[in-house]
Amino acid sequence: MRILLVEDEPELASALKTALRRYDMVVDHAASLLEAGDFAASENYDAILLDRQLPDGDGLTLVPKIRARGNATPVLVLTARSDTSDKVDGLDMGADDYLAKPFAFEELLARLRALLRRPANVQTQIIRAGDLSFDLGHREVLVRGEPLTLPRRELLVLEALLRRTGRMVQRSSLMEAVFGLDDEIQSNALDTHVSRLRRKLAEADAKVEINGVRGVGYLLREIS
Amino acid sequence: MRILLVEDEPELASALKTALRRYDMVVDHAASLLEAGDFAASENYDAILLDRQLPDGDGLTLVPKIRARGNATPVLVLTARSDTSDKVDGLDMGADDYLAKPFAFEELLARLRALLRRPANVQTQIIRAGDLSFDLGHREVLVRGEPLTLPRRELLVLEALLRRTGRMVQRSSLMEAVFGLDDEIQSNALDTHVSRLRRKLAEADAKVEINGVRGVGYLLREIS
DNA sequence: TATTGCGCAATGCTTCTGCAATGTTGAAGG
DNA sequence: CCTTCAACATTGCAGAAGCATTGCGCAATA
Repeated sequence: MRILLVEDEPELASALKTALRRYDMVVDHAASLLEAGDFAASENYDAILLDRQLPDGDGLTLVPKIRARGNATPVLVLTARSDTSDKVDGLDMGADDYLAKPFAFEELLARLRALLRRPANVQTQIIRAGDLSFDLGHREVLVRGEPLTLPRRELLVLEALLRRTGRMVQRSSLMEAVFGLDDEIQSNALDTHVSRLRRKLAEADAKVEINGVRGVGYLLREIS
Repeated sequence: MRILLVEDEPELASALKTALRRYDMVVDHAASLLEAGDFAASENYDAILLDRQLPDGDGLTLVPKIRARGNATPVLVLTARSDTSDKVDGLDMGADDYLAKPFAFEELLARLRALLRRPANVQTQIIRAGDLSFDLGHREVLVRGEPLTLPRRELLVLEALLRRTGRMVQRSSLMEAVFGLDDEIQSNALDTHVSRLRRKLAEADAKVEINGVRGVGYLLREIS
C-alpha cells in the first residue's frame, strides 16, 4: 500500500510515517502543497493523508486539482479545525473522509483501511481472438483460461498481430513493433519468431492462425 | 439515489427520511435487523444508513452478512457509542464510515455524498489461496490456521501477488508495490525477496507456488 | 547489544534470441 | 507445363540476457 502523507509539522509527520510503516505501508512524505502536487502527479498512491494547514496554503485546494487530472485516489483529510461546516466543505471538495486532530492512531488506521478496501484489479484492455485472450495491461496470454507463457519477442509479435486481427500487418511495422529502435536486425529473426509463435499457438490449440503474405507481411486469422 | 435507512427510533427515522427526501433521495426504512436483511437482499441501494442499537441485535452484524453475499453497498454507521475502539470495530467489520450521535445533519449529508462518490468497494478483507489466508486488515498470514510471520517486504510481495492470484503481475508493478519510490533500488532486491518468500511458503507447505515469467513478472498459483 | 531485515553482488543455471544453414513455397517467364 | 528465383519457413546452435539462490555487511529495531 502506497500512501502520500502531506504534513508540514515534522514531528507528527515522522511519527505517522513510522507508525504507518509498521503496518506495511510505503509512505512518501511531502511537507508543502507544492511538493504534494508534484508527488501526486508523478506517482500512483493508494491513498493520500492530507493536512489542511500547510505553509503555502490550504491543503484542501489540492483535492480538486488532482481530481481534475482524473486522479481518483482516496483522500483522508487531517485537520485541527473540526466544526461541522468545515467537515462539510472538505467532503464536498472531493475528500473521501475527514478526521479531526487530535485523533487516535487506531481510528486513523481504521479509516484508512476502510478507504483502501477497494478493488485492486484495475480493469485493463483485453483483446480476444479465437480461443485466446491477451491482457494488454498485464501482458498475459490465456487460451481458454489457461495461461500461455511466451517469451518477450514472441509476445510482441502476437500483440502487434492481435491489434489488427484479420487484417494485414506490414512486415516493416511488425519489425518496428518487435525490435523497435534496437539495433538493426539484419537476419530473418522476425521469421524465426513468427515460426516459433505459430508452433506454440498450434500446440495450445488457440484457434488462430498466422498467415504469411509474400512481399507484404503477416496477418492473424481466427479459424473454426 | 436509493438509501436504506435502518433505525428503530421512530422519531429520528422519520426526521431523517424527510430530510433526505428533500435532497431527492429515495429512502426505504427498516426498523429491525430482520427487516433490514430482507430489504438489503431484495433491493439495490446506493448506500445504507445503519444504526447499531436495534431491537433484535447489533446493527453491525448486518455488514458481514451482506458483504458475504457479494453486496458492496457503502454502509454508514450511526451510533450513540463513540469511543475509538468502537469506531475501529465498525470500520473493520466492513462499514465504510462511522458517525457518532448526536450529529449535525449537514455532516451526515456530506459523508453520504462522499460515500456515494466512491467507486464501489468490494474487496473482502481476507484473501485465500491454497492453504493460506491473508487478512488484509490485520496484515496477518495464516497457513491452515497457523500464523506465518513474514518480514515487511516479503509481505508486500505476497500481498501484491495474492491480489491477483493465478494471474500475471508485471515486474514493474511489483516493484512499485514493494518499494514505492522510497529509494532507487538498482539491484535484484525484488528477486531476492521473491526467493526468500518462496522458501518460506514451501517450508510452511502453503500449497501455493510463485512462478517467474521471463521478461514479464511473476504469478502466484495454487498447487494441488 | 543482539537480532532481524534488507540491499547488494557473485555464482550457477535456464531460457531466449539472433543467426545461418537448409528446406519449402509460389509467382513469373519461357 | 516447367524452370527459376526470391521470399518465406523451420531448425540447431552459441552467445547473451534474465532469473534464482546464497552469503555478506550495514542499518534499523527491540
